[in-house]
Formats: sequence, structure tokens, C-alpha cells
Amino acid sequence: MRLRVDPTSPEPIFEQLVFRVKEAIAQGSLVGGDRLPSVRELARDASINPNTVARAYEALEAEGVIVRRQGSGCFVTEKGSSLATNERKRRLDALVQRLVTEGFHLGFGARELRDALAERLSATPLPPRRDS
Amino acid sequence: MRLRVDPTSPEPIFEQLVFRVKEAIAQGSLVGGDRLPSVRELARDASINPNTVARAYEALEAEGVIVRRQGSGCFVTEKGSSLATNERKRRLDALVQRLVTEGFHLGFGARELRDALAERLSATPLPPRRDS
DNA sequence: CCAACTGTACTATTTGTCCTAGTACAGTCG
DNA sequence: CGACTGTACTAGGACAAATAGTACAGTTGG
Repeated sequence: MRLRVDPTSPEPIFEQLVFRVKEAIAQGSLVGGDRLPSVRELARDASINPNTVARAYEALEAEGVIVRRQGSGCFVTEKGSSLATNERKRRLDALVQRLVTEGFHLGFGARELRDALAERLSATPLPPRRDS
Repeated sequence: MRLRVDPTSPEPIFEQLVFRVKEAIAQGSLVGGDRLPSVRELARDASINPNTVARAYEALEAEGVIVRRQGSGCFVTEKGSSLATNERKRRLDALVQRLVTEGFHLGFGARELRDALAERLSATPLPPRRDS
């Protein structure tokens, strides 16, 4: 479990960690029940402060992505999002709008956006969902 | 030209403004040559500080989205992104990865992601591109 | 020409976040 | 017991965001 971080990025380190973990789960390299590196171990490996890692794990637990067990470790959750359907839809729309708007200003058209998404999805298929 | 802003959001106000303008352009409600509200006018309408608006306009100019003309106003640019092809591709991939990862954790699968994007693109088609 | 508008550039202050550092406590497991 | 887990503080430095106020410079239209 190797997690890299860019200390020069404007994106906060703890947020980078949060996304990396979610990314690993979305790619299937982490599955429900898997244990994350300990706060101190990950901090040492990435040369950051243990508090920063703890902050990331705290955020991940707040999102329902992991559970933290004192004395035992942090483990990937089995369940899916616990948000209301409207809220989930709203957030998805915001993500799509982000992609479309920024993609357009990068000079990409509708077809290229669709292709990029399709390519990404076929390159690393999403793990099967265990819906509640 | 009505631009709303959420002062309670964790996203900086000036970044919200930047995105709103880019969004309006990507939707065709702003086109090349159009004039944006003045710094002071927009600040008054949105109940924010003129410096915050100036900051947003500065960022938009740095991205090549608008030009600022002293005494005259700010105008939407005609040209597209001036980034290298590799960089454009890298940013698009990052955007797509964001959508896929966050979308997965919201409980959406590959088909739903593709459908959401397709729906968004057909609902408000991208304006024609004036490539350089 | 002049008045009223534009953007631009400062300085100063307040507020909040990020990150580091250090210490300590509490639960778990072999 | 001992070595590991997460958790919870405090403190401080660095930085970003936003506000407030003032001033200057270019443009426009009456």
C-alpha cells in the first residue's frame, strides 16, 4: 500500500490522501475489510505529520468510506453512500458540470469528453457495487 | 448577467466567480466579445468586496478566458486554451478520474456516469469552438 | 473638457485553514 | 506485559481569503 503525496501542490495534503484512498477503492485495489496503513506508518512513509494522516482518516470516516478502530486500525467499509437520492444526484450533476465546463475551456468537445470517460471506464472497470 | 455566490461554501468566493463565468461561456450564455459586469457593480450585486471580484477577473485573465481593459471593462476572449497538448490531456484525465472516483463513492456505476454526461451534453450543447 | 465610469495597486486587518511538533491517553492484540 | 493501534489535546508558524479604505490611471460619452 504505497500512497504518494505532493507537498508542493496547492491541494491540502490530507485531501490528497483522502482522494488517493477513494481512488484505490474505486479501482478495486482496496476492497471492503482491507486495512489501511497505520497513522504513524503512513506518516513515516510519506514524510508527513501523523496528525495530517489522522485528519485524512477522520474525513474518510465522516464520509463513511472507512471505519477507525482504536488499537486495531482503519478498515475499508462495505456499504455504499448513505446520502439521500436527491443529494446524490445533485452531487453527480455538479461533478459532470465541472467536467463539461473545464473540459470545454481546455478545448475539448462533446465527443472527446464522452470518449475520455469511456476510455477511463474500460481501462479500469469499476468494482461491483454491494448496495444496501 | 446575474452571478450568485455562496458565502458559506468552503470554496473561495473568487473561485466560485471564476467557475460561474466559465460555466456561462461553456453554456453559450456568454460569447466572445461580451462584456462582464464591472468590478464595483458585481461586488455590489453579490454583496462582496470589489477586491474579491478583481481577484476573480485577474485569475480569468491569467487563464486566457477574458481580457481586462482599464477604463473600459472586462471582455470574453475568442481564443481557446493555449496549453500544450500533453498538459491539456493530463488535466482532462484528472477531471475524468475525479468524476469516476467520486461518482463511484456516490453509488453510481459506469452506465449511470455515461448517461449523466450524455444527458448534460444534450441538455445544453457546447458552443462551437473557434480554434486558433 | 469634464465628469463618471472603468480597471489597478497598494496597505492594513481579520479570520480561518493547513501543517508541524510534542505530549498524553485509551483501546487492542499477541 | 509490551508494542502496537487510534484519539485528543496544546502551541505555533505559514499562508490564503476576504474585508476595508485610499489612491491612481485609462476610457467613454455628454
